[in-house]
Amino acid sequence: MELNERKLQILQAIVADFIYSAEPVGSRTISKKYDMGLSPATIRNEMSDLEEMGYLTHPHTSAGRVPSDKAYRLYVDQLMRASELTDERKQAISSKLSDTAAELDRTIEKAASLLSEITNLVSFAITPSGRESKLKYVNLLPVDERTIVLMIVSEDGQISNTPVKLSCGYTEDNLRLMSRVMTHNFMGKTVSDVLTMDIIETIKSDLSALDKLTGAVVPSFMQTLEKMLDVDLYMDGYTNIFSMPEYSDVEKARNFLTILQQKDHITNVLVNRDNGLIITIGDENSELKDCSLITADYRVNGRLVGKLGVIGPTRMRYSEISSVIRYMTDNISKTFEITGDNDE
Amino acid sequence: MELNERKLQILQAIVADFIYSAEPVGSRTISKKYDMGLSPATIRNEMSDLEEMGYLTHPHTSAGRVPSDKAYRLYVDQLMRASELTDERKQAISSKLSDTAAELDRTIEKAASLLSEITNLVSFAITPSGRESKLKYVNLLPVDERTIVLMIVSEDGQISNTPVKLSCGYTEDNLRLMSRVMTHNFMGKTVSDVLTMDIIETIKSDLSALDKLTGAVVPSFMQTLEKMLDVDLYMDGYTNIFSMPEYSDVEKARNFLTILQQKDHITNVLVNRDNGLIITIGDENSELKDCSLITADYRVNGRLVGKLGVIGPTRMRYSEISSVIRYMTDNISKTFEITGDNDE
DNA sequence: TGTTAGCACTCTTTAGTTGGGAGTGCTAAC
DNA sequence: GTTAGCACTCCCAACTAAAGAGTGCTAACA
Repeated sequence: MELNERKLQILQAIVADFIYSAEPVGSRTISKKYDMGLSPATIRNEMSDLEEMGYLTHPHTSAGRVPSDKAYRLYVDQLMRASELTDERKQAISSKLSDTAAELDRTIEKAASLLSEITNLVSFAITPSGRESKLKYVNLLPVDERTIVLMIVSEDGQISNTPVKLSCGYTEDNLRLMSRVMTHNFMGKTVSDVLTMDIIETIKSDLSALDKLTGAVVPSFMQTLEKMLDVDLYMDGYTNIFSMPEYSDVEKARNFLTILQQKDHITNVLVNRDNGLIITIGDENSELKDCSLITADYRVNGRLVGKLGVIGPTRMRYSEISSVIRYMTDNISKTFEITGDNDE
Repeated sequence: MELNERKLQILQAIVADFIYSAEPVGSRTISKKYDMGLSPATIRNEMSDLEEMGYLTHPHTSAGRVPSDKAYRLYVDQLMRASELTDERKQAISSKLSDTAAELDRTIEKAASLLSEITNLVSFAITPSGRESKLKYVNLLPVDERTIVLMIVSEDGQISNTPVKLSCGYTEDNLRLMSRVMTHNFMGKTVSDVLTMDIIETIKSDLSALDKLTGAVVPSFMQTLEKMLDVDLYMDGYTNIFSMPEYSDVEKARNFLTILQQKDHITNVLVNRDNGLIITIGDENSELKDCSLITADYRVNGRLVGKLGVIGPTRMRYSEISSVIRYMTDNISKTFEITGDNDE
């Protein structure tokens, strides 16, 4: 059977109506609301065809039609019109996101919060992983008799600091020497590369005199690098699910929230997701089969990539929400654009 | 009317039964389950008295009795027996909380998670505020041409670092001078004291040559100090509310979760709460009138105080939960006891 | 041949009804 | 002071009935 123009029109109308109303759509509704000069009976025939083709389903005999995942996919790929944000909305987003220009974490947290507020869905965002950051230098600094600070600076401008408790004393000369040796050995390498090296072996010959110091510093060094690999997850808008008819059943709400609580899982899903504006619908998600996800990536320092997105029932305002997310990630990327004074 | 021994016994039985069953308790139930040699009719008379005295209420004529806030207060203060943790439980708690000995944040997060798992309630924890920490010294460190790091070390061992982007250049001598001046002026003062000072005025005369650098560093200095005042809030076990009959109604669940989402509010409540093991019941909470809170404080470095606790319906297992919380906070305090090498 | 009106049929939803059960409060007897 | 007995209240779950929405099919129409 062929998916002709008229079928497409009807399908579009059904999807649009269902996204809006969350109620199964009947033939009469389409005939009246979307003036295409066809009687309910004709539309019924077409609907029957569309159902046979897998685009619609039927909760029960005498209910209207509901779009399938396949229909949403078609809708997203071909039927929906890109939605343009109003100027007020753009302004509101820009002003909120550039408020705290300096701090990435705060900005991302705010972006997630704003996104859930605008979309009435559950939003989330992850910060970039430092996996591909190249080390610029390592510095050890004295704090007090038994404490030093390990500072790692990467080429893309990330600075990370860790206090290290020592069981032995040290001299400032020792620290300087060790800083130089570590910088020399690891400069220009990525965090994940360094972590796969045998760090102690690498610097041992240069630091044979400083066994104890090395023993204390290297574990902290590795821990700090590992932390640089981590991404932070922010989520917001949990309670929005209570306004969605899909989750009016307590059991369903519970299940959904239980999944969202598994932060490691969610983080994983996001990290492994492609870059760009990605929409996955229902079954296309390995888990979360009743949900759709829309995500987009943002860039920091020209390269490090984090993600921002929403999760909700397959019935969501794909067009509008995509626009909002894209606008927000563009905004963030611009805010954290490389500031020009960085060499490499 | 007098609250004699028998009335107390009956009240205790009712509270205990209701905490367990969440169903209004009838006279027959008490008479049968709690063998005190009294007929249902007698118990009914006593119940009627207890209701008159404000310890019980009646959802409707032909339902059993439900304890009032006043009854819970009496129960907590006089009637409940301290509950002793089993050795396995103690062991489980100890091992989980000392796993990550070094990192306070991680430990607190884990404590919150464990607490909600054990109690089946919503748990929360806050990290200590640095409000009363005394500054030990301030250090400015070079990173690259336009970036330095501001390091603040406090007497109780907190180290905080902030990168500062400069619009002007600097020399290492400048940094050293400024570090010395700031250390000299602020050493021994608490974070909140320093924040009330006119910082620029204080150091101006000593640094008249370094106007530009001062202008860049001082705002960061203040921001960092302000961040040291902040406390982090961890919450866990949201989804537990779905197993509580009190929140089987979606609307109630939504309200509760909405309140819990207001992290600033919750943080405030916790910060302003007395130290020690504190139980507040229903109306005793300014907001959250249908809930009870149990919290206890833990100590870090002998002084800095954070809090750990649960929130749930007034019907909760006060005795057992108090014991768990107390055991956990004791454990944390012990883990983060001052390690001895700290002078002051 | 595509479109449409008509109609029987299905299924859900809501309101109304009913009977049983749990528990109280009162009275009167022990 | 305690208790048995009993009428009464109120909730709750199950059932019933009616209304409404929507389909699928048939037959007629352009």
